[in-house]
Parts: sequence; structure tokens; C-alpha cells
Amino acid sequence: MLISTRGEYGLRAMMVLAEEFNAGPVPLRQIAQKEHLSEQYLEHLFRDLRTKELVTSFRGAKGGYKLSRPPSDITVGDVLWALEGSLAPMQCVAVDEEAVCRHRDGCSTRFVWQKLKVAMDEVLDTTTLADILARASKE
Amino acid sequence: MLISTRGEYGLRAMMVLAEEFNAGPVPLRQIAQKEHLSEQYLEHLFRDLRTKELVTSFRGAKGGYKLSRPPSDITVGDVLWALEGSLAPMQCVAVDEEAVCRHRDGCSTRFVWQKLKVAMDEVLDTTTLADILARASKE
DNA sequence: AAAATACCCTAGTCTTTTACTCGGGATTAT
DNA sequence: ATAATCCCGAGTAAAAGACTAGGGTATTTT
Repeated sequence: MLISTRGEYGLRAMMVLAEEFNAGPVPLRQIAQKEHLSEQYLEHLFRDLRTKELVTSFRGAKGGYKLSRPPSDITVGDVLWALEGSLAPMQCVAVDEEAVCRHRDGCSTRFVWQKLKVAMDEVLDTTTLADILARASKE
Repeated sequence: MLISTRGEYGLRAMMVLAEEFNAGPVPLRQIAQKEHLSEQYLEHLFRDLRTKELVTSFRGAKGGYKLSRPPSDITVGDVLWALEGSLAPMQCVAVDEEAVCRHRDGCSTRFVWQKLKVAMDEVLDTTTLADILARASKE
């Protein structure tokens, strides 16, 4: 499976923040309850989301998290990349890796992985949280 | 990573058979040497490829494997599906699973996973071994 | 000032998956 | 007969995944 619980829970949590974007910060406990997730596990995910500057945190009573940018400015790819690392189908086409094919010269299969990655990135980079929101409210 | 060594090695091995499609059967040892893979590990992969009827086996001396169909009739998706099982980005959009979302009603993120799957399937189902072969010989 | 709320951080642990290896058996060409 | 080859069921070591434990620190409300 391409997406682990990190990406799954993380995106779900980000959608809660997207819904509440115009309200105050949302505490993790509230997100955890709404989505039936572990609050402790969410903390780990939100650390990564914060360092990648996708969310802003507010400490203390009445604290919580807010999206750093409007939902229309955050793509699914932004979120998943922050939580899962590279989403390439194979190491040899991952951005953060040296594009080294350790097998025979001119590895013919590599171009398939590259095509796959392009197709995946297209969806990930063009779908924003606002798009999901719009889609959800229609149903 | 979406693709494990099963899919990676398996597709590579299938390409060797594709190149040799008009010759006699190719023994695993030869594939293993050419691609620097473990022969024993390949045996496991070929068991699956055989039961999915992508390759035909010939026992005994001078035996080996052949593609069951011409390279233009075998897609990358056929091979990967045989070796990796479902290639969906998430369980909830995998074909062999009940499409059950165990979280809150109308899970809004599901449509993203579905879009992703469609984009991936498009590549996997339209790229054949012959396409890879053609691409490789051009370089 | 104190209590409550909430984020922040480092470990550790249990389970599952991955990536194989081992050792044998069956079949066929020579 | 013998060598080459496919066939098969176990087992295993390492890595990844999915968390939990438990402390700390900052902020706000009262």
C-alpha cells in the first residue's frame, strides 16, 4: 500500500482544520475525538506538519492548531509528502534520492516507474484541500 | 514505496523473457545471472507468475520459462498485480476489498484515493512489455 | 499565583511485512 | 544414469509500521 496510516490520518485531520479554517485554533483532542484517532499518535504527525509549515500551533488553554495557509493553497501532495516522505513508486525515481539504477545499464523498466510517478504527482499536486471540501459538501 | 522487490525483480525478469520471446524457454539461472538476482527468490516470483498464467514453464534439462502471450499482450499491470497483489494507494479503494470506509460517514478523503488509483491504473493498464522493449531499443 | 489546557519531545515496544534462504522432490533431455 | 531444471513448503532475520509511555514546557483562565 502506498499510503500508510500517517498519510491517511494526517489528511483526515487536515480536513478538519480546513473545515474550521475561519474559526479559532482546533485542539488535537477535538480532532482525535471527531475522527476516532489516537491523540498521542496525532501529536507525532502534527510535529511534522508544523515543521513543514503546513499548520501553526497555539499553546495553552484555548490553544490548538490552524492551517498556515488557506485550504485552496494546500495540496494533498503537500500533506502526504510531509508525512510519508517521498511518494515515488520506486526508489530510483524518488526526488530525494540520487537517480542511481544499481542494476544493468539503461535499465529498461525505469521509464515505467517514471511514467507512474508523473501520473501520481499530477493528482497529488493539483488537488487541494479546498477541492476536497467542495466535493464533500456537494454530497 | 509502492513497489517492492517482488514487482521490481519480477518485471525485470519478464523483460528478459520478452526479449527472448522468439527463442526457446529461458532457465531461471540465466535470468538470475543476467539481472544479478537470487535464483531461489526468482523461483517464488515465478510460481505466482505461472499460476496467473503470464508465463509457461518447461521442466527438465533445456527447460525454463516462456511468456504465455506475446509481449504486446502483457501489461505492466498484469505483472505487478500478480506479484504485489492490489496496487491501490489505500485499502479503501482496492478492488479485492469491500469498499468499506471504517471512519465517519461520507469520508471526504476517499475521492482523492480514487482519483489516484485511476491515474495509476491508466499507466499500468496501457503500458505493455512491448512498449518497454521498443523504448529500450531506441536508446 | 495556581490550575488547567495544550503543545513538545525522546524512547521504547509490539506486530506485520519484506526479503529472502534451506532443503528437499519431481520431471525431462542426453 | 545423471545433470539440468522446475516445483514446493518451511523457516528466519531485518526492517517498517503503528503505535504507547511518560516526561517536559508554554500559555491562558481564574
